[in-house]
Amino acid sequence: MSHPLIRKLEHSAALSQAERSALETLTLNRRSVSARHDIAVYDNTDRVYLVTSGIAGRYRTLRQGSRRIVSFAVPGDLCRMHTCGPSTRDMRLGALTHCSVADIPRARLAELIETHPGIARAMRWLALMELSRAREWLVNDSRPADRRLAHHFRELLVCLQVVGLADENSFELAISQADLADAMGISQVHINRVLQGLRADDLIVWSKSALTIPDVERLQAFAGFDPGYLDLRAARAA
Amino acid sequence: MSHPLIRKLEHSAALSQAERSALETLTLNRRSVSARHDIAVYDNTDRVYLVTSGIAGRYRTLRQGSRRIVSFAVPGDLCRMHTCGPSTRDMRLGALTHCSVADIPRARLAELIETHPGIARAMRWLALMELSRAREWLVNDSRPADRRLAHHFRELLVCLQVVGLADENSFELAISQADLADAMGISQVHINRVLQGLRADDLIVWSKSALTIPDVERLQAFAGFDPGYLDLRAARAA
DNA sequence: CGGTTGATTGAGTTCGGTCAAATAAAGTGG
DNA sequence: CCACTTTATTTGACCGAACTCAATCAACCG
Repeated sequence: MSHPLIRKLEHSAALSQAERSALETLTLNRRSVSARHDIAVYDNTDRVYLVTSGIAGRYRTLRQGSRRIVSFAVPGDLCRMHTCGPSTRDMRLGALTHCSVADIPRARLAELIETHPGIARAMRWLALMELSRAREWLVNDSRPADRRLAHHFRELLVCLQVVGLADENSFELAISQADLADAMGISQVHINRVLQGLRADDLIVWSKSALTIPDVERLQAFAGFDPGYLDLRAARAA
Repeated sequence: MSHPLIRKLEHSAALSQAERSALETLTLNRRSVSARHDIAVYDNTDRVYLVTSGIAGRYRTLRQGSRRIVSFAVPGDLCRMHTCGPSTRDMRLGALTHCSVADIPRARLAELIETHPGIARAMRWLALMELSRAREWLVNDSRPADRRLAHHFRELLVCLQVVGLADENSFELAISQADLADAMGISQVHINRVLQGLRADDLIVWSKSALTIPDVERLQAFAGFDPGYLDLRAARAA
């Protein structure tokens, strides 16, 4: 499988050979993080993180102890691009499954952006795409829980297809129901019931860490999902 | 008052004189949009929009007819930076109060980004800051309604202070309760009750289109608001 | 001064939350 | 390979925040 970040960036526009190999050098030093451990906490702002395998989650812990996951990070996703002031407790980044991560010095990335116009353009596109995605999650939050969950699954399908980690209608999803609940902003008890609902309607099959969507069209209609906001060729083709 | 976009961008890093004046030329052709009218709909992707006065909202309409506002656009905010595929019904942009807007050809902006490194850097920062903000809204969505509303008010205070449209503890807020409800993702009836609660606790005073926060510290604590995510000097100073 | 829009209140309902317990599954050490 | 612990999923009963429907009241406006 080719490099997931490059694969993803090339969905916006082609990169030169020099740009591709420059990006590849970023990810030489990999690190392994086991499930339920943080990849990054807030005090270290001089690096960004690239997930190269597994699924991670950007999250914040609320006062009462509950956790809200605001986005998933799948292979090819850069995290903590935004350097918030050092004083702040920023969002955290935690591994939901066992992950492999590359630590990238922020200065090194900045350098690539300065010297390679194609990378600069791709990073601009990436940030705006993530923004689009975050806003879609916001819209999603005002849908009923079953449609919301369906929407999340449908989005994950596209995002994993982009980096070659999903086939037509299924992908590996080794996270717990609790993680899913925190990403949807509902309780663990309730997500279980919602899952049962989707299973009963044959909208999804989820067993042995593999999620299958028997009829993608039907799930998509149910979820009110419009792939357009992702601005990916894979999505447009679909 | 100096140009709001420049004012905002300079919160990340200084711009050269050439860059400032290049940005100024972008906003020569203003347009007036009255409250409750769309500034942009989805089919026109060759321009971006700069709000120069008033408050607008980025929103999407759900199937059942309800509307979800995913962010406010205040003076100095650029909108529709992301060109989604032409096929998609993207987010819409509507004026909540009477607005003045500058239409900026996307190509013109791209040109500035190519030629002025400082503008390129500032735009990168801007996109990441908006992303940070969108994710903060997401976190906010899992708080109880009263805290959520308090958080929105606190955020608006900072964002308006940045462009010189708010003083220490108050600003003009001429939107309707219905708009606020759609931004918070709750019903019109409920926002009314929540507002009454905040008023009863002297956390806010909202009359004659002016919103005042008698005790900013107290509201902030109540909301669980941490200004750090905005990465603005104004916020850091506070 | 009627007419339209926005704010407020009341009553009843529902979706999703909490608490608590019961299974089921997955490790772990002997 | 089996007892034992831990973690994840599932179920039941009850509760509460927020929604809907519907009506009233207040403002604004030509």
